[in-house]
Amino acid sequence: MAATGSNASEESAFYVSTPIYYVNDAPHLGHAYTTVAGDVLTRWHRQRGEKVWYLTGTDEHGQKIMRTAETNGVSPQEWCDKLVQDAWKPLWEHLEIANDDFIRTTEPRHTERVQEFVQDLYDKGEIYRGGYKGPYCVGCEEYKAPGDLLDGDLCPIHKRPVEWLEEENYFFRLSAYGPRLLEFYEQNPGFIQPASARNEVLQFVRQGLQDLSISRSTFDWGIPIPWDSKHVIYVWVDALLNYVSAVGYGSDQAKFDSTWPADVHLVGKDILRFHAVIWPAMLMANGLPLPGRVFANGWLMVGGEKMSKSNLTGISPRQLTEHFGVDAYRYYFLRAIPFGQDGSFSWEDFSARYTSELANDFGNLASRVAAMVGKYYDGTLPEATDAGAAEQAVAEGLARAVAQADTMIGDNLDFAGGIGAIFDFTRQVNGYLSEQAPWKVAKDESPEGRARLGTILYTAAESLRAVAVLLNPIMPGTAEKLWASLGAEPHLGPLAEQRIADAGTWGRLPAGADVVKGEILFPRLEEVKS
RNA sequence: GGGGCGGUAGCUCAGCCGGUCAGAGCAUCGGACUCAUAAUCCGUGGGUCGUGGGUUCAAGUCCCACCCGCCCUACCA
Repeated sequence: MAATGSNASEESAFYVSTPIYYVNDAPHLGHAYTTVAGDVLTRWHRQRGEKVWYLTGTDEHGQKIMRTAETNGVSPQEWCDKLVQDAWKPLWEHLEIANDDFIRTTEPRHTERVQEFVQDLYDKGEIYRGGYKGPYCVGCEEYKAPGDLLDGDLCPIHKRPVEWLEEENYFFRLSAYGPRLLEFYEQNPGFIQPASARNEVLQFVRQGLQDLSISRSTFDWGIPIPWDSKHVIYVWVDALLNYVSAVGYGSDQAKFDSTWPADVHLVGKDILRFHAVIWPAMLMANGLPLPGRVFANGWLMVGGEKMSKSNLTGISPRQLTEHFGVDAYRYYFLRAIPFGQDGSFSWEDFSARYTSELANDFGNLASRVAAMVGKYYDGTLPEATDAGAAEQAVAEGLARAVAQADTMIGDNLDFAGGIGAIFDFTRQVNGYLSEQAPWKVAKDESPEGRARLGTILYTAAESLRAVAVLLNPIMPGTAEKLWASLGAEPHLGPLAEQRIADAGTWGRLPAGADVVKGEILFPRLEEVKS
């Protein structure tokens, strides 16, 4: 984790959150998928020159964690501490996640704010004491909706009779917010994305909402209800509040004002409802601004089965990065799967894209350009003194790629489309080189020949300069290598300071730059293992 | 039970309001080239557009039924 955020200021930050992950177990591909997406999004906005805040963290309360800890013979806190330190934070560092903060729901800075928030709602009459009575399935450990039961009051999952239980709880008046939520969705059509997710939520809310039980008294691993410590706060109410507690709510008003509301909440589609219904209602109830949008990404499917809590048998992130490298890992899932949809992942597909797109199209392009500048100009970038229509076409292709990538990635969260636009451009440059055949022009030692050769190689190198900037949010390690290979830093400054808005401006890399053929960006993969 | 989504070339998928929509990328095969990571560039896709009906001058593109897969249907993160 690199603390890249600046201090709070008047400027409002582009604030992105991941879900806070439940630390019942080690992080898997699904967690990493969402976190990498958020990292690319926030790096992109930083590269635009915006102030950014990227938050991730862990959700550490709840019955399931309590039991897992018991099973392992440690306290819940010890269990969480160990996982966070040994598994979660190290993975994010490994994946080059540049989050600005990492919040844990067991930290006092969170628990105190949660208690205050809930107390506020209680004082306002948004929370009341009530009883809950309903059919409870012991196997599921949860109440079922009466309509879910099979004939004979059987649990639809366990096919066993349910028990009717009654429990005293505190309830949040969620039912009162249905109309206001619908009005909000109507006025903010982009609030829930993608559209399929929005439709599901709309239909759900239109059915009418029931009040939400926000306390539990059957276990104690949670934040106590301030006015009735026999109850702990329902984990989702606890968890959702991390998005405000982490940015100064109730503790640092200036920071809060310059950060909240969040611009994007990234969520898995399984937890969409909590973020698109309960969370906005909670904020409304306490008079706080609502987030800009909630974007639900899909499931990663491995061999047709979803990667999820119940199926952790899949491939671990580290297995993939060991074979393909961290940058290729960051690239692959965003490139191969339209963000927001479910997507199938396979080792074979990863290998195919690595070889075709990363190694052959892109890595090899960088390699051949650097090699030719070295071979024909001793590594000193020549001037482009004879640019014509072919060069113009390349410059235009770049401008188009920059514009498309910026809109798609930065605004639409269409990572696959934006990355595609960048790589289409690299293909264009490969084609340009084939047409111009600088290795043939090099045999022409006339002044005209030399002018053409220099122009061609400059055009290719300048194209790569822009590609390095565009790929920096996605593959920072690789982009840095390319930046170094082009000798750009002495003239243009650090890669991270290059602006997206300037990336498409032609001619930024000056002649005279020291181009060196660095290490291979994407070495050919070892024999396939499975 | 109710609601929604998907089933298009070997693979992953584009195809909005019906009429060059039968496509792209990868893979395959053929050719060119040699600067480069045996890379690149060009050419090459006769696939019942899930099945069966229907509407229409004309249907992946609309309607109906059916088959297959997936998702949602409130308090498990």
